[in-house]
Amino acid sequence: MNAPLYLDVRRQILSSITLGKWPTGTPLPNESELSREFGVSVGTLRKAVEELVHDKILVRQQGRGTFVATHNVERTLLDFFRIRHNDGVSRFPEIETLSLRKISADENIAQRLHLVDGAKVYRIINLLNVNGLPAALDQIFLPAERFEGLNIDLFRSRSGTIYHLYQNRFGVNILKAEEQVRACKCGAKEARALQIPRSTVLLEIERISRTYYDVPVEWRQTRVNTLHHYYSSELG
Amino acid sequence: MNAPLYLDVRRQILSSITLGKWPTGTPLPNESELSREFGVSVGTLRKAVEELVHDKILVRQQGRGTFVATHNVERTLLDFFRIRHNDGVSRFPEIETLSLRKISADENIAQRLHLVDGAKVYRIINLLNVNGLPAALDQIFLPAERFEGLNIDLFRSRSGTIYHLYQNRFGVNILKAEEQVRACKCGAKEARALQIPRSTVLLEIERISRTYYDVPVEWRQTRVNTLHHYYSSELG
DNA sequence: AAGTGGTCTAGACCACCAT
DNA sequence: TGGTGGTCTAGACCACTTA
Repeated sequence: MNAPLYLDVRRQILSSITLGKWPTGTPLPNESELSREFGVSVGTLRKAVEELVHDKILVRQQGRGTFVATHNVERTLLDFFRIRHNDGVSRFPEIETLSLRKISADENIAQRLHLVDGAKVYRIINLLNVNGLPAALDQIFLPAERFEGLNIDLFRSRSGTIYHLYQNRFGVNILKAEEQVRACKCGAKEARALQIPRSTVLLEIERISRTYYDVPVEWRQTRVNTLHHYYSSELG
Repeated sequence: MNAPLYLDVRRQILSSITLGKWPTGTPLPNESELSREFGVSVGTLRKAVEELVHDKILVRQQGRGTFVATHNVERTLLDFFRIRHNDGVSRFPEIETLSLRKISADENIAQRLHLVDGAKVYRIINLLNVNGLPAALDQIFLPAERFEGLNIDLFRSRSGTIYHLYQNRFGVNILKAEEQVRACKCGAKEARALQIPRSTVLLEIERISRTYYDVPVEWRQTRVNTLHHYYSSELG
């Protein structure tokens, strides 16, 4: 017995989730039932669930049950939105979608999204306003095969966050992402959209977002005016 | 019984550590002994220790024991160094200390370090080379009261990382930090030190580092040339 | 009141490390 | 070989939510 039992249980639960046995937001069977199902003690089942909770794949609520995690405003603001106003307060941006088109991926995008060269991708351009001021310009690339049928109206009329839309309409659950941050100069497009002079210095953020098993499903490039905002990061 | 027992045990262990009962790097008594000491079961003791391990305050090693965590190159590189070469590889920077002086804190620094206005602070300026190329210029501010006796030779002749020096010579254990990242223009000093034209666009990183109980003990400002490097961040 | 997750216990056994 | 942390079990009881 080399591999711990709870890791095997964890793997089985994760597999059931990705296979759609329990859609996002639905409760799992209770702990004693699950432990019976897997033939392990409740303690071992709990250890497996604890790991999945830590990975934000499950959410436990005392007295209610254990649920497959869903994206919502709080989660996005807390985990996936790193731009803060200089006053330190984190506010949700107002997202204005400027365009949405289906195009062929260039080499760069195809590589990042693990697609074949020339595969179709959706390209969405958004303007982000924070406190009513244009703060960032945002380009999102999504593999067309996973997001078939996406259109600008769907994007604009979504009820929750962008990641909530991915989850609800396309079954794509974003679990984590990596970002690369660099300084860059302001192009003509950014100057116009963000209403700033060309001489302004911007922050460029490139993000790769991943779903289960670390599969990349979104690539973003965001350019931020850091005069009134900053990019926040926690270490340790 | 409102507060869980294991949180109380955790608090007591943390308190013992901060009071110096077990210096950094030394092993704690074994689990059954500790559980007897606190009058709880081994399971409860383990839950308390698990939390402290998660917070990187303790380190467990199967078969050896449980130790108060120490700073080393791996930890610094993994948790406290976010600058990567464009090839994605994380390399440890070569740190060249340009100056170290004791000065009076201005309002800004005093506020960030929770000091009274005009308190003495050490100001250290470093040039960071990655792959033999100047990549960043770094200003560190430390409260003099905690780092009494610091001098440039001590700083230059340290055997490990900067945080290792804090820990070993001054008993200051850095546990976490927050960073604010902005884009900025290149000043004359940066241009000279980093051997770049004034027109280069830089990344400015401000860091507040904290020890036990979230007390701030270091403030840094780093300016990075992001032509060959980027700032990396993980979300989720 | 019934059902859920959360805490705590006591003990058996395993895997790893030092000597 | 003896000591350490790691896994796993079975069960009692607590705290919270819902109806």
